Amino acid sequence: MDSAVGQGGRPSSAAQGAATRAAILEAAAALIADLGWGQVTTRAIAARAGVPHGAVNYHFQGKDDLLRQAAIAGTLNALAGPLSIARAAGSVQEVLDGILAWFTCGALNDPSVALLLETARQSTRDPLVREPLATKLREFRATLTELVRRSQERGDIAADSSPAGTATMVAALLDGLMLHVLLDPELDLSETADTIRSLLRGR
Amino acid sequence: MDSAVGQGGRPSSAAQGAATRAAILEAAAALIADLGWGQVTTRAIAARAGVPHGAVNYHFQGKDDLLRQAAIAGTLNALAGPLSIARAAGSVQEVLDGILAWFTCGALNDPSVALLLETARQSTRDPLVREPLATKLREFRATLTELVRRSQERGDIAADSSPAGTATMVAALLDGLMLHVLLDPELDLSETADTIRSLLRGR
DNA sequence: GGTTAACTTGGCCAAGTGGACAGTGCGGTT
DNA sequence: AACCGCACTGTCCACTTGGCCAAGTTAACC
Repeated sequence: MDSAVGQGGRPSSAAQGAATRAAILEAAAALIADLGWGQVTTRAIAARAGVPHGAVNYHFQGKDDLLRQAAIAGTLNALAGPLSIARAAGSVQEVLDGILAWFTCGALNDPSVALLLETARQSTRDPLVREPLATKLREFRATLTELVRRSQERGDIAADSSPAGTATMVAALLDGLMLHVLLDPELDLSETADTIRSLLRGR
Repeated sequence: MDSAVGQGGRPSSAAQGAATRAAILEAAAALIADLGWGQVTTRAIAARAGVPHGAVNYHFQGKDDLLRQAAIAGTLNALAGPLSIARAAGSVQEVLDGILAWFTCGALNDPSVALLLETARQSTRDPLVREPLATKLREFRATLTELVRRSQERGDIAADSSPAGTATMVAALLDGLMLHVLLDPELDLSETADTIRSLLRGR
């Protein structure tokens, strides 16, 4: 709104709009995580984004539209991390260790987790929110399934269960642990992690 | 508020208060599950409970107080079901089967699940909500731990993992599956259930 | 220079929202 | 019968909220 304008003579006006839009989206996602979906107000979003409250209704069709876009973008972005971990991993154990480490390294305080939960909750009411989220989760499970298959072939984990079933179990397990740690931050996951590793290994 | 009064001459005034109070609490819990914590209004609660909206402020100290009480009571009540399943069960497998059956039997549409999620989310902001919930969850894990220990002694499940770690894993797994089915109602749990049973059995 | 279109800004409004409160009715007590 | 106190009941109020809009600003285009 000040220094970045008029330098190269490029797209001051048009690009400024995109920047404002992005700032509003980011602020909205942060507020959903902070306050909960229903407590977010357009004025609070504007304040957090550092724009006047009229700007919100200029760039978006309404509060619902804005919250939907912000939640979906933020959640997909948050899920991209674990997904890339799963893609890069060579074994199921690596995924488990990676994500468990992420949990104990302060992911609890990460607003991504809160946003994920809020979006999940909202997705039961709004199909427009649920659809992209469910698609991403299926993608995650598919990646995990392929990983399980490879790990089974290599003998890393027990081969007597279906890869898809095992992948769903692992994904649910990780999310469930996230939920439990959120409710009870003092919960120690080390024993549980050992148990999971041991069980997957097939004793 | 009409026919029930003045019949036997018993508890008209005092008991009527308790009934109204209970109706408000129940309506509040239902609305939290339906609309989400932040979207609930005292007027909507009063309408659902069939009382004038002034009654809400008469019986409770304020909206926060009411929502807290309603959410805690409703959630503890919802958790009592699974807990009694776990108490009555003779083995870990029984708990798994019982709760998985409960999932596929329409627990997804059960407002209890929605209320549980809303309360869990709120508990990250309000310690007064988190405390009783965390206590109940610890109780659930403790019951499960004892069950795991007994199942291990009997040889029903692999005995090479700590009972506490296994119990936490099972609890998280169930909650995680609940979350995934909520997001993707078409998700088939049968393969996953087989996988879990197989893994727990120690192959 | 003038025009246009995208963007910004702050004021405004109707529709709630939570809470307060002055009454009202009625059972129980004396 | 007179009284008391509890459980309401409906109204009122200060305030917030989402959304609209009429100006203002800026940069690109003719």
